[in-house]
Amino acid sequence: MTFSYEYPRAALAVDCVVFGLDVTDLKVLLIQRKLTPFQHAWALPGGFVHMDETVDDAARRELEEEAGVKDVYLEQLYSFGALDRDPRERVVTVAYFALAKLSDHRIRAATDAMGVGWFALDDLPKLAFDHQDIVARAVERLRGKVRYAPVGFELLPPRFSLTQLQRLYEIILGKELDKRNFRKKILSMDLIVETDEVEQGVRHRAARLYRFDRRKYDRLAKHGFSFGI
Amino acid sequence: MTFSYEYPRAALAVDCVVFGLDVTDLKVLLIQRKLTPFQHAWALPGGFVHMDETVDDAARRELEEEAGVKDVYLEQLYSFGALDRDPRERVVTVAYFALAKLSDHRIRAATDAMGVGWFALDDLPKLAFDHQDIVARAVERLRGKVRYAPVGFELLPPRFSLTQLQRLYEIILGKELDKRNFRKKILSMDLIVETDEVEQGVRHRAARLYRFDRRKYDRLAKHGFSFGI
DNA sequence: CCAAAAGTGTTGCTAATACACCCATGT
DNA sequence: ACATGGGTGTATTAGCAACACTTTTGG
Repeated sequence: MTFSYEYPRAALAVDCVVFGLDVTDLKVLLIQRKLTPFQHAWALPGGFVHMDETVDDAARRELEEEAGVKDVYLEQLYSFGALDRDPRERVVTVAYFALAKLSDHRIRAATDAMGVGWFALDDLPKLAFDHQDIVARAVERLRGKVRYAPVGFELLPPRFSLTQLQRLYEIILGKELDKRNFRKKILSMDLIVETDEVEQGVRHRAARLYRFDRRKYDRLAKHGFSFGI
Repeated sequence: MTFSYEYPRAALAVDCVVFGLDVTDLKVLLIQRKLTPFQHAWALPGGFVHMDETVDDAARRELEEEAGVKDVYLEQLYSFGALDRDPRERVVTVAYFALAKLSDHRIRAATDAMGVGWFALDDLPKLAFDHQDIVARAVERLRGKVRYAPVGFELLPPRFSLTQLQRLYEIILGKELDKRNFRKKILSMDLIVETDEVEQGVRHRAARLYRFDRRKYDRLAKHGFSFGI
């Protein structure tokens, strides 16, 4: 390993794929670019990493600055280092993967701002740079991850019905699940607990609401328990 | 996203965690540093990314230059972007994860070179930088990955006995497996095929050798087959 | 003939699947 | 009373785990 002060350096950026769950769709948060290149094109929220912040911090900062998104589940996804991914010059980006509760008013507010929007996965506009590839990889990761880690709850409000939870899995996995089997399995894991609340404002029997119990999960995870849908 | 020619930039590096399977141990390839910082300390093979190569290419190049390792299974692992991971200045590294066949003479040759060596995972020396963390994450990934993807074969010679394969899983997963159940399961996947060769030079009944059939795997993988140990 | 590892089936249990009806609520 | 989704149990099947002895080979 040689030291390299004197060599030209690639710029380092972060980009975030934020997923949100609408009633019937999985959506991605995009921003509209003001500047060239790809002026006016839709793109992932992101930007350059500063020298005085970690890469993780840069992702969190950009998410808040550009999209008003805060306090979401965030994990590193993959780094993209092709030569020509930015037409200006060499930019390597560390992509992140985030799960947001659309019910969160802070995020709702941000979506009202011009140049920010939620797009259904199967109805994305053309994206700037290689952001299409980044989204594709994020979707892959999400689909894989929900099967063995309890991250789905990050997309739901704190209190949710079993039907909502089931629909979440159906949307992400892209296939229907059996209601009775789903409930049996989910409840047998002993990770979500009944609350004394029910759905409001529906014109049919109101569903009981549940919440995810992270403590129980952490306890089980320590003993080698594995979550699986 | 703002453009940033004028700002100072972090240096961008790659580091590789190369795993190899000894008879009884999972080993990691390390090199001994010639230069400060961490002079003479053991470290992962790696180095700075050049402007005219992709990050993936940089990993491959460093692996060959520093350790003589070529034609191995290589995938991106994770990027490490803490502020002080390099005492000289800001360096962000993209870590890679590689699986090598120790039976490969090209790699054996490299291990003879001074300053390069294979170390058992539970007997690693103190490592330079945050390389300890990188190795830890690579081990985690390996343990996860062998369970659902047929990457274990990358650690074995092209022809191997079922006992070798079983031992591989036992070593990586850190637990004993039942011989009959293991063989039943592995064979029922129809991914490895019998050859007409047997083990040589053992002083007991010689085991039949098998080989992994990548074609069969690719065909099955397309139809949503999932490998699972 | 002995030591060492190769090779081979069955059984019980647990988990996954498939499947259909009654219930509670709001309009 | 009707429309809408909420909520519940059972039977079948498939996969996983536990378990011990015989065979082959070299020394």
